[in-house]
Amino acid sequence: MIRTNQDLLTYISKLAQNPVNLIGSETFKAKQSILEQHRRYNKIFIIQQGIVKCYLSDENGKSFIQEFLGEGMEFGELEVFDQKPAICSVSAVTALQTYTVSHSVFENLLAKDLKFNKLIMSALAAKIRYKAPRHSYQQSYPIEENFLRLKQVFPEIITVLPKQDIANYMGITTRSLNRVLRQLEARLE
Amino acid sequence: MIRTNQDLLTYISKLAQNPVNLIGSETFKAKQSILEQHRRYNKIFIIQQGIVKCYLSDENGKSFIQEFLGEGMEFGELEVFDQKPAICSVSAVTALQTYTVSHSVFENLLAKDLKFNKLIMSALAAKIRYKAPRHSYQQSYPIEENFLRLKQVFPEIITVLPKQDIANYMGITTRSLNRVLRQLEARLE
DNA sequence: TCAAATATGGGACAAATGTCCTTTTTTGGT
DNA sequence: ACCAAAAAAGGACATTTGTCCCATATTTGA
Repeated sequence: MIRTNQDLLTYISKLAQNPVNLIGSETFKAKQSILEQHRRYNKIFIIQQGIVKCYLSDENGKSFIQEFLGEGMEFGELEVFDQKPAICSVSAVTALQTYTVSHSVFENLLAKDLKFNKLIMSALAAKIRYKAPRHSYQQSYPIEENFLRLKQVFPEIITVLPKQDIANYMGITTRSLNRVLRQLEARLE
Repeated sequence: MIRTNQDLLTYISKLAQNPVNLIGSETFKAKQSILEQHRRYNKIFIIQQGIVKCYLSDENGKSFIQEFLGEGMEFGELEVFDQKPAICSVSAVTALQTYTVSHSVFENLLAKDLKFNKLIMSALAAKIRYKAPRHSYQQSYPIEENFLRLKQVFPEIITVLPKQDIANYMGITTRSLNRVLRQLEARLE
């Protein structure tokens, strides 16, 4: 559930060691906002350490968490390929350290560095691959099953993430989440 | 809702004219199955004409349509980047004509042809960009609103697609879809 | 350190959606 | 043209999930 990409992290770390490559870095505190939906930015981020959440909000204030990203995951990259504004807001869940790459440097790397190109291509493919079954499951199964599946891949989820985030990730209300948690507990007695 | 990619279509058509590029082509009848979930394939497809649906099925026979692809859209490409089997089944909705590119030729093009590389990269980015708000909306709004939104971008939907497909795309049952259609009609009198 | 803001927990009820079925209509193949 | 098979329509009921509250913890910042 919290996704990582060790290959990309290793590679970008190596690149960053050589100042000629113009790889920057930034840090953020927990809860700090990094990207806002509908705004334009001119750099992409690759997570060195920490976790962010990517989410969409609508006019009514509802928000839906797309994914949680961990080490080696990149964000802000979609905006390089089409000239459109950001689709997601991104904010730090924990304290965060990132590499940053300006759009122009990023494009240059894609064109000149075939290994880097492949890593990014694979990263995009992995994002697509990941989203497909997730949303499909979530609509097809009851909340309880979805929660159990989640807990299986991420057992500490309840202690690490606020209920509101879990609910937004699952596309439900906190009320419904609580109800299910309660039922599960009751059944264990 | 039925997505297209004119730039990619134009470019692949040009490449296909030169036999040296080893671009193949295949045709399928309506309803014919093209890819099956969990199987491995060694070529990718780019739609020349027609429409396909990409869908996931689960053990219980439920299926969830990810997207409908039209002219210029590619499928089967994810499997090139990670060595995994297909995530989606794909079948023809209408009569279909496609270009086909073997994995090895595809990889070679990506490495040697920067323009092609960019087109594919953008196509992947567009797939991600598209999926994000779709699933978010679908979980956050009532069926009626979702259906109206759908009809707005694709007015002929009811006449072109079977109800079952529409329902699978929306992640609901046909019963629920019918109910909503009925209510909408009633309100128009 | 204390007040204000934020997160959690849950009752009561309403609304949306699914399940199970049966009937009718449409479609495609011989 | 006819029949079997598939698709569409919808009744009756059950279940799930949301909405609206309010009460109680917990965290956080001046």
